[in-house]
Amino acid sequence: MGEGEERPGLKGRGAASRESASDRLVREIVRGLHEGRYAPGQRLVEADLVSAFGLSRATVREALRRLEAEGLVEISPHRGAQIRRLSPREALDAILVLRRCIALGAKQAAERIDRGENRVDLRAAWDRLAAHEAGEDGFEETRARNAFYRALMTASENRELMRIVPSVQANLIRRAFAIGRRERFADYRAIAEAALAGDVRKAEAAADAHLGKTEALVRRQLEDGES
Amino acid sequence: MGEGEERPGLKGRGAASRESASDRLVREIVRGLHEGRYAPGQRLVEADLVSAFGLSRATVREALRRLEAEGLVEISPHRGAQIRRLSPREALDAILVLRRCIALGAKQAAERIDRGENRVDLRAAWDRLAAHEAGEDGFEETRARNAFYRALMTASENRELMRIVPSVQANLIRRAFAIGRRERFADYRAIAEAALAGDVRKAEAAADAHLGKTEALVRRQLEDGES
DNA sequence: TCAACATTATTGTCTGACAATCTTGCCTGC
DNA sequence: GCAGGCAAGATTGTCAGACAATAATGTTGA
Repeated sequence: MGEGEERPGLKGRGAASRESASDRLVREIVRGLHEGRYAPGQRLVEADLVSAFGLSRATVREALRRLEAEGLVEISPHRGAQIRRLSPREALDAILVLRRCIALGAKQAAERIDRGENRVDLRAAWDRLAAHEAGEDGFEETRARNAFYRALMTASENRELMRIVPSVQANLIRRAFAIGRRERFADYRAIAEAALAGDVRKAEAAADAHLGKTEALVRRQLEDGES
Repeated sequence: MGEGEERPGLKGRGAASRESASDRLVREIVRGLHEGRYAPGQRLVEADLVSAFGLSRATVREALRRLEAEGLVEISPHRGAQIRRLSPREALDAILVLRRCIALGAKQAAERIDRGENRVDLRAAWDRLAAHEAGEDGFEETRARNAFYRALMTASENRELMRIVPSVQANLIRRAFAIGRRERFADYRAIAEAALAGDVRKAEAAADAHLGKTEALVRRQLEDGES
């Protein structure tokens, strides 16, 4: 546990108490997805996970249910869990949803940027993402991007968005729908700066425009694939 | 489906043959929410549910996790589950999300109305809802309305929407944000007919307009409540 | 070849248990 | 009387092992 020590006493914010076992398993599988250790369609047999992670079946089942709730795996009765596979069309559908949700989130984030730690946290997430502009494509950039969006949704203080956006995003793991690097980062910057400046209209427009580009890209890929 | 004898069922609820025990519990609690048997903030203690429903703790825990995934209850570590309470502002946030998602869903439903059973199913759901136009407000109308929206999302064939919309809607159970009955049903009819006619633009606009009215209503309530 | 049957793999659920953690009320010392 | 702290109780997190129910697979016979 390299993390901070527990401070006994101070009540109120229990803060980051220790991670539960099922949390750990969820995190581990998500990480495995990022790193390509699990392929779409692959079955996740409870007994295997039990022996692989040294947990009880109850814990494993709970983790699987949570992964299902996040949309990462599908569970069918008596047939178990498998990594969800997204058809190109489903990916497009997910992006259509994301586009609207993130635009709304950017708008609300701009409205509420002055509350609490929103500005600080969003700026930190943006800085971390910006650090990847010079780097190369990769999981790390994807993670930083997802974290940036998550910070944006957190700043929106809209709990439904906080719940939904990550779960829709999660499905797009391992799918690279990237427009050009330069354009991409210009878009992120536009979103971040508009939100940080509290410019409601511009934040919403920037987010919508960026996801719109991605949507168009995926749509083209889809048409190419079908012809 | 020669479902001859029911095994010694407890409540003998003519439950669907393929329903798992945790499904039943989830359904039962959702029903309880509809009927006001559970109040927001109320704690759901595992042991109580175990004895009340005659299920094992494992099953109860699974049901609770699923209710959490649907956003109906909140679970905090070592403190258990409680019925989620929505502040007026959270309700508004939920409606903002719903507005965009349902508008998108209506649009896609219109696009894909000719596929499979979409038209038949949507029409059936609309007919059931329309039957409540003459009746009185109540749980049944709410259920029919939710079912109508669900059918709309199903017709959109956008799996993300199918996942998301019901879970956002679910939170608004027991909150009545109804515009006038006549206007309301006129809106539903406009959405249904546009979607059934495959009029993409009109379907999206009708859904957006309807939720826009609800949004305005809730916004007014919110401002009144705060002043 | 194909359909009916037997076998196996896996999940759904139950029982019982114990440790970890939160909550509550009591006690102490000031 | 009251803040702080300790002890008891309540509740959840996790484990182990078991069995029934169902889906997947393999086998046999017409």
